[in-house]
Amino acid sequence: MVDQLLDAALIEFAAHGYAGASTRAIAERAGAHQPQINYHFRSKEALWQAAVDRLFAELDAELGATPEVLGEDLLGRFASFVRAFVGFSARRPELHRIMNQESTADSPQLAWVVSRHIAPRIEVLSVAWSAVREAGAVADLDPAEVWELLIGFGALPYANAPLRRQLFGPVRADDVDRRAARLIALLAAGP
Amino acid sequence: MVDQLLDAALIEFAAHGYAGASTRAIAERAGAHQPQINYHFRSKEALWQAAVDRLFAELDAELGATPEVLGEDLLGRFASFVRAFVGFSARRPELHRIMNQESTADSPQLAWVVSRHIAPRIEVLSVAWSAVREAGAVADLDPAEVWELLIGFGALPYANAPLRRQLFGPVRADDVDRRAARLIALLAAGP
DNA sequence: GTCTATACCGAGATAGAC
DNA sequence: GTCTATCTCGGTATAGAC
Repeated sequence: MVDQLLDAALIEFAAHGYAGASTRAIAERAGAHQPQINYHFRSKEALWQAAVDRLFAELDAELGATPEVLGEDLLGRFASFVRAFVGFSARRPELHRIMNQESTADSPQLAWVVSRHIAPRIEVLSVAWSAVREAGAVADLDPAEVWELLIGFGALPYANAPLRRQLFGPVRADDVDRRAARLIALLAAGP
Repeated sequence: MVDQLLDAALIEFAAHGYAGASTRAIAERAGAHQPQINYHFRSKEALWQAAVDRLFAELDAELGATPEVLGEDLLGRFASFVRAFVGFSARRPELHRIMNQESTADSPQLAWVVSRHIAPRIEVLSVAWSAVREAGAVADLDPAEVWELLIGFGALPYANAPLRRQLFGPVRADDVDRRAARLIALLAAGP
C-alpha cells in the first residue's frame, strides 16, 4: 500500500502542485481511504518528501548511481548520461513537473529538495562538465547553461506533455532518441 | 481595484497554480477583501482568465503586436523578436510560471489558454520560422524545436528563478543579453 | 493495518447593510 | 463599490472500533 500511495502521490503532486494536490485524491487514486496517508506517513508534507525521495532514487538508478565521466572516452560517457537523462525525463515526467511546480516561489518544499537532491547533483554535473571541457571538443558553456539546456530542452517538453500534445499532436516513436541527439550536438558543438 | 486584483492574481496563480492559489490570498495581496473578487469577476475561474488575457496582451505589446519577420533582413528581425521574448520572460516570469503549472495535466484551463492564446502564436511562429529558414543561414530545426528552445532556454530559467537563485546565486546584470545572444546563436547555427 | 466518524479549518461564493 | 456575516463544501488530521 505504501508503494501505491507513493505512485498516486507523484501523479497528483505532479499534476496539481503541492498546495493544489489533495490527500483525498491521492488516496482515491491508490485505492485507499484518506486516513491511510496519515497512518503510513506522518503528514501530507512527509508524503511529499517520501515521494520525491523515491523519484530521485529512480533517477539515480537509471543514470547508474551518478554519471561516471571521470574515466576515459569522456565525451562518450557524457553522451550516454544525456541519453539516459532524456529517457528518464520522458518515462518519468513527474520529476520535472514537481520541480517546476515548486520552483516558482520560495517555500519549505523548495529549500528541502534543493539542499537534499538538487545541489549535490549540480555539484557532480559541474565537476563532470569541467572534465569534459578540459578534454576539449565541447561548447564554451558554463555548468549553469549546461544544466539549463538539459532541463529546458531535454526534460521540459515531457513535463509539459499535455500542452505539447495539444499543440503538436502525438509524440513520435523516436522522439527520445532525436531529442538526445540534438542535445548532445548542442553541448558538443554549441553556439 | 480591478488592476490591483489582476496583478495580485498573477503573482498568486504563478506561485501556487490555479488549484493551489486562494482568492483570499489574492484579495489580501491586492489590499481588498475576498468578496471583491466575486464582485469584479464572476468567479475564480473568470479571474484567472482575465489575468491570463492581460498577461498575453502585455506580451504582444512587448513584441510589437506580432513578430514582423516578413519584410527584409529576416534574420535581424527574428533576432529582435528573440531578444524581446527573453526580456519579457525575465520581466514577467508569471506567464511561463502559469503555463508550466497548467501544462502538467489536461484541464479546462489548459484547453482554454491553448485555443485562445498558444495555438495562434504557434501558427505565427511557424510561418515566420519557415520564412527565416528559406532565407537560409539558420539551423535545421522544425518549428516545434524552435518553440522548445525559446521556452526551455529563453524563458524557463526566469520562471524557475527562485530555484535558480538558490543554485547559482544572484542573477548577473547582463543575464538577459547573454541569454538572448546564446539563443540566437543556437537558432542560427544550430546543432 | 484498515475502516468509519468526526473535529477543525480554510476554501469559494452569496446576501444584505452601508 | 465596499464592507461584514455567513453558507456550504472540501481540505488535513485524529479517535477509536474492528
